[in-house]
Amino acid sequence: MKNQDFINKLRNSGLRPTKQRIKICEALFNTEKTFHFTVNDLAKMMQKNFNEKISLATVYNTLHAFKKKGYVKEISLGNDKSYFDTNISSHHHFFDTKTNELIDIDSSKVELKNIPNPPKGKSIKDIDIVINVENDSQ
Amino acid sequence: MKNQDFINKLRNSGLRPTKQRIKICEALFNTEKTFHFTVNDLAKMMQKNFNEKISLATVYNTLHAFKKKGYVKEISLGNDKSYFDTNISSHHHFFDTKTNELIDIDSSKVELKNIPNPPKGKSIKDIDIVINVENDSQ
DNA sequence: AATTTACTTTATAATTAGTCTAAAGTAGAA
DNA sequence: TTCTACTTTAGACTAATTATAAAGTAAATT
Repeated sequence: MKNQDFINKLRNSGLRPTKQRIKICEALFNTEKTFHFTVNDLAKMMQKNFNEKISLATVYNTLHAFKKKGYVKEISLGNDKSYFDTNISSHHHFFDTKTNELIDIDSSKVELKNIPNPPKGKSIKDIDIVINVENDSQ
Repeated sequence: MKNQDFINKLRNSGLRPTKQRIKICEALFNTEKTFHFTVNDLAKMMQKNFNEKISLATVYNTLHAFKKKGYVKEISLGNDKSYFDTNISSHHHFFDTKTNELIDIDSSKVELKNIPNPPKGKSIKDIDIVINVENDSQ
């Protein structure tokens, strides 16, 4: 993907293509595989791999904007910090509660048997399944 | 349940029955229905309904101790604060992302079709299913 | 092209959940 | 009763995140 593609992508969804947003797009979407990261991970990555010092507040802003536009997903864990995922397809996660490692579960590998009716007046937005794992104590 | 029962319960699981712990037991387990709460909720509740000013640190300590003993469950949400649940049976939750309201799902109402094998060397501790809901926009 | 406007970024301050600490208190054993 | 280990406490501290207000910039307007 070229820069111009990211510029179009941003513009098409109503986000101004600023230098920072384009760079973050590169970092997130010019990759072979999807990946998980925290806000801090991304801020550091921008500095190290992209020589781009972006204010933390901007990284938060951008990620929340990208999340709203569906470019990334936020992952719900019982953790103090929040994780983002560039894999936006419907899928769930293993979470290693000791190492804080997140691992994708292929969506075909897990499915709900019967989805209960939501409380009256409410409708389902999405479903998060987290399978907490731990290293076998040998 | 009488105070003495809580004292026994605590002692049996190796926790000293201190005044604070007994009071918290009363607040959590002398209820008709199970319920969800945050650490802050509980601290305020102790003060208001039980006239018992308990240091926040103690509330944290106590809840973590109770969690380790299986008296309460901690619920993983994509939220910044953590929720506890006096319903310790295996069950999952609706979560209203707008109001932060948590609603139990009867465990019989939802089930995984096939649980994927955990990554090599790891084993499953538990599974959290959160169904995010929102009020219908009418 | 210059001007204007609204949206963005930035550094920093503020907020918030949660943990740590060290001193004072207390349950239970001796 | 005394001692010891476990608890509680207030308050300092940490880390994640949000708010703020000024400076910068994209894009619309002239």
